Amino acid sequence: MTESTHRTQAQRREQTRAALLDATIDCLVEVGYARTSVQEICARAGVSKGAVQHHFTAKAELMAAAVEHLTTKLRRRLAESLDELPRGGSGVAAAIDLLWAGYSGTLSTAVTELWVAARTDAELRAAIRPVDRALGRATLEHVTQVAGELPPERAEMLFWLTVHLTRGLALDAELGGDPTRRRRLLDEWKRIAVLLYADATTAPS
Amino acid sequence: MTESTHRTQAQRREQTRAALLDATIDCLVEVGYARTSVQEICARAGVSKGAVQHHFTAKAELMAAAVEHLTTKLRRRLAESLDELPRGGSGVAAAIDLLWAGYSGTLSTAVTELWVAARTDAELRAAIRPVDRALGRATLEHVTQVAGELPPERAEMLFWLTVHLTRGLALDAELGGDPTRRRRLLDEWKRIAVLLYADATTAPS
DNA sequence: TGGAAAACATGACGGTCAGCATGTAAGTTC
DNA sequence: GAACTTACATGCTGACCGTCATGTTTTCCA
Repeated sequence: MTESTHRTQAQRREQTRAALLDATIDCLVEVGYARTSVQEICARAGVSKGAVQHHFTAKAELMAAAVEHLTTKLRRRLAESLDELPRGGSGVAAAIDLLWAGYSGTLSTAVTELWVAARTDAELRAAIRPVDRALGRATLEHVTQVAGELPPERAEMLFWLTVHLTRGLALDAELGGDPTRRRRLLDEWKRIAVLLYADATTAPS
Repeated sequence: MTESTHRTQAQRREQTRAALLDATIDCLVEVGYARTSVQEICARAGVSKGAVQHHFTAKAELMAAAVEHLTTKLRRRLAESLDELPRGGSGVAAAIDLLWAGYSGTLSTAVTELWVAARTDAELRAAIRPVDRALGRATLEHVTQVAGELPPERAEMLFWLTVHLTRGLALDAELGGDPTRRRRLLDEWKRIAVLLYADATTAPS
């Protein structure tokens, strides 16, 4: 018999908290925000409603915590990948692929659910905005390091254009748009970006 | 006293139907899909729950009808604006502005709500997909007419890139992102598009 | 002009939700 | 090891939801 049943309070707290947040994200991805109920989350996390009551005073607070949990994961994943990228033109294309991978996965799906919900929920919006801005800024920082020679201003433009394009494409993917077309569009955008990159580095205005 | 109280059956039917659909869209925009209830819609439309029951057998059917109502409006608006556009490079920039206007307004907000909801609602998704595809194709048709000299394939690329970028920007707007930055990004994209347009028309591969 | 039919209103029903009160078990502190 | 605190479970409650059965008004038509 191991004494594996013994956990310190902090461990217990952290474990069920993480279980709840992960379950929340799963719910958002699988059934959507509108049908994500506390009961459903509890069932998936394997805890009772009393537990979530103990950790989060209201449902909105749980959602807010889920957002942070989510963006933390996304940030870490993007940061790791971006840091081992080659510099220069080929790096630009690779960076775009990475941004697409980051913004088209399940994590981003959950974020989109929360975003849209936050539009009409002031409390949720207040919770989301800062972490989202932090995610954007942190990612931008890594990206500008990759595109070293490019003027920061132009690198930022390229970055944000890519992010917004990617999010639009992710939305299309969620609705079941044509994957081949998305692939072609992304390739085309990479071509354009590399072209612009070359222009900006060889003939700076 | 006018006899304005007299309405033919068809008129009555059409009026309350339109009132319900408009109220549905208002609800989607103002309170979001998750909190859009039949009661709320009825209250805004000034009818009873029995009325919606009479016109639509289930809530999903009402939503589906709202989608069609919505895209019909969007299509008409975009088609009208696009037809009176100048041809050539300046037309490209103007077309991008129009697409942005179309996809950033309240109509598009409602569509986004439904889209995201449809991701986890097969019935709703089945209702949305065809009308959305029709909207895309119809708009594309108008756009390709504007960019006459451009090879259709490249015009299509530019169109879809613009649409997806615009939708990403619209999402950012919904979350309260910086409007100035969006403006700058859109201007930058217009510059790029005009540049690409010029390249493609002067030196076709 | 009166009856049929369509359009709409009213009220009720089963179900689910979030939040809370209250109870119990596990860990901590002395 | 006993008092105490934290972590979690259970059961309830009032509110709201979508749907339906049934009643009322308006239009139509012969």
